[in-house]
Amino acid sequence: MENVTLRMLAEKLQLSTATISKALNNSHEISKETKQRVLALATELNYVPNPYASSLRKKSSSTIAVVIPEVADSYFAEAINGIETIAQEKGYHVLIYLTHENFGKEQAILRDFQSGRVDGILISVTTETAAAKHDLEQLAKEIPLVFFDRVCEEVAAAKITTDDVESGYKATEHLIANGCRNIALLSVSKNLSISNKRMEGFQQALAAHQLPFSESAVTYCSNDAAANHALIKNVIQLHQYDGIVATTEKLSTAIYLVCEELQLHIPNDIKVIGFSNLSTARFLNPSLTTITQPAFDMGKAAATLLFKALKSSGFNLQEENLVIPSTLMVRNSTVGK
Amino acid sequence: MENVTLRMLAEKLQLSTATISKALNNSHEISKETKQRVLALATELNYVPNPYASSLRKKSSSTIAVVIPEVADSYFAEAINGIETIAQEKGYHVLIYLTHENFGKEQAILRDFQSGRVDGILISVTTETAAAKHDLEQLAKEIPLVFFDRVCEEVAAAKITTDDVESGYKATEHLIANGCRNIALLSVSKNLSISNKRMEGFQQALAAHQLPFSESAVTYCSNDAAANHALIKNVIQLHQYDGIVATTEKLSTAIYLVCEELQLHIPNDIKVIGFSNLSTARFLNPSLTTITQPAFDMGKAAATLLFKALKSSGFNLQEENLVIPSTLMVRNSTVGK
DNA sequence: TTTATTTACTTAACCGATTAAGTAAAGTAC
DNA sequence: GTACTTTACTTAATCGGTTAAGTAAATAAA
Repeated sequence: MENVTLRMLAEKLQLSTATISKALNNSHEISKETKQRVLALATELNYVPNPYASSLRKKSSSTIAVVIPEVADSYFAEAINGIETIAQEKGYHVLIYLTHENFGKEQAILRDFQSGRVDGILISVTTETAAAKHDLEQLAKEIPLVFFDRVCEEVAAAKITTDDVESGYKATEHLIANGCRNIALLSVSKNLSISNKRMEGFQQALAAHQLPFSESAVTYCSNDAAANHALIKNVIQLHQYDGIVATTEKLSTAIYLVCEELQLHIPNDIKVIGFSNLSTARFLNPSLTTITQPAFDMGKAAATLLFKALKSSGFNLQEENLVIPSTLMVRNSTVGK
Repeated sequence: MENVTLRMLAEKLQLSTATISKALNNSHEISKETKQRVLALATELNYVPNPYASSLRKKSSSTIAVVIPEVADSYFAEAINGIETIAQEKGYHVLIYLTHENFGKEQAILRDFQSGRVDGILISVTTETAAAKHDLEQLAKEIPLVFFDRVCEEVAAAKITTDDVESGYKATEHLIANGCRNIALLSVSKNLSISNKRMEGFQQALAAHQLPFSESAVTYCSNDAAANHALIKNVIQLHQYDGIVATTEKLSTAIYLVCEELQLHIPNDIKVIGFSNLSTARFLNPSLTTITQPAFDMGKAAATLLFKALKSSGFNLQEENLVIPSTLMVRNSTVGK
């Protein structure tokens, strides 16, 4: 069976394709009766318009792109949920692209967007993206773009973040309040504003409580689990930390593993707090105190903002900057002695 | 700045658009010198072809669709990773659609695929999809389609699954081997082959060990966490189960919660094994014995199979049926007394 | 009654690529 | 030297919608 096209409907009804198109788009130029006849035949023949024909002509695709480092992290899984929920509501399609923390891949993906493949972009950048500031700046001028979570500070575009400085502060202060005096921070990248902000909060909290800050307290981890494991093990063995702030989900559990190996008891020997969206945090052994980001809501907010820009052309996306606070969930990995 | 098109390149080089198109597609009809000139100008002007124009003409989009219930489950998160990795390798784009376990949404999404929006489909069906057998059958005839994980048994299409019967058997037998005699099964849907198979394995294992099977041992949970919680609590209170098999990830942690509330000790009072891909299973309290599905590999396999079909038209996808075994990971939630 | 406006269409151009078919010039065969 | 290929292009049709511009008939306004 051939694909049903406008032309076929037009021929069967002895009308022009223009009439059919307008009828299906509920144009006021078409009479009620004709609309009904067209609609009836369309449903009967199960007509589904070719999206590429209309995208080509209309120069818009009802498609948005979500560019993220990976979905392994539960943060991004939830964010996708939020994004897709809104997109489906608005009748948009969602293309997903994983950069695998690879800057080159990200570049290639973004370059493709010059083609008009998508009407808008939601992006959480790579750890190495600093270098692409200019490209992103340019892209944001051409296509509505919203950063979420991992933003590029320097680029003028909409941003949805959580209160990273405050969260870093809260996490650190919480450890201090629970008796820690020698606290380490596990970070991921010097190029990531999100990392730097969390570290900023970390430093501020130390300062506020007259605790010294030394560069050696900060460990930069990578995307390589094995390497991170070795790194963390080394750091913990070398210094006598009594508290650790893990700025990503995966690093939190990496710490658990290392402590198990080193026979360090959490929280007695060392207290652990992690930035994490794990729904299982409360079931861990010991249950993990977390800074939980509003992943789903951030995804929803990012998508909502993007669609606002897509629907109303006058909307200035650049100015938007929404901060949704994270929550400190106190559990057993930081309390007790 | 206007978008760069073939026509613009053609005018600048005093050539026809046909020549430009062929040059960029490395056609043998075009001389080396011309190709170089074209390529040089294309890169200079940062030409990116309009995908919709070429999709329209070629009747193929280099795009595949992934249709899944949700990404919240870590199984699907990993599967997406696997799929996207392969897709990117092959130069394909990935559209993602969440059905939110809603059959109507799934129907609408699948209907849209009649339009030629995607060249191929990877799908893990809703719990209610049984009704759509016919539609799926039809769709599979028109567009290469691969089921993964949650397949529709009756539909003739490629399927990537894990060994669900065996896994159900293994899980149950493991509980029996550890002393359980009164075992419950938490399932999700009577319509889902994956559920039924796991239950089949459950029954087989009971029978093999001369344990009685009663319908009341099986509880069908829904997608509603609160309802599930009440249901599970009720079931556990009512019967004196000494072991539970949770056929999904979320149900596993739901059990932990219920046991906490009922002050039941895992594994002493009740042993728990769950179908789960949680990377944190080993850190739970107690660490969770799991049947771990090869999510990433299943995603990769599904995508690989799909692309095989897309590249070589002679390939008969219907016949393909790949089973990748799951692994039993014994941990503390099932051992000890 | 004549003119203006509205209604309900049609015609044809267009979006930007791909490709079948055609062609002029150069190269090769005999 | 004529016929046949090959090379390197061009022309024009095409994919399937959308939309600006045009038109004939019906209706409203004067």
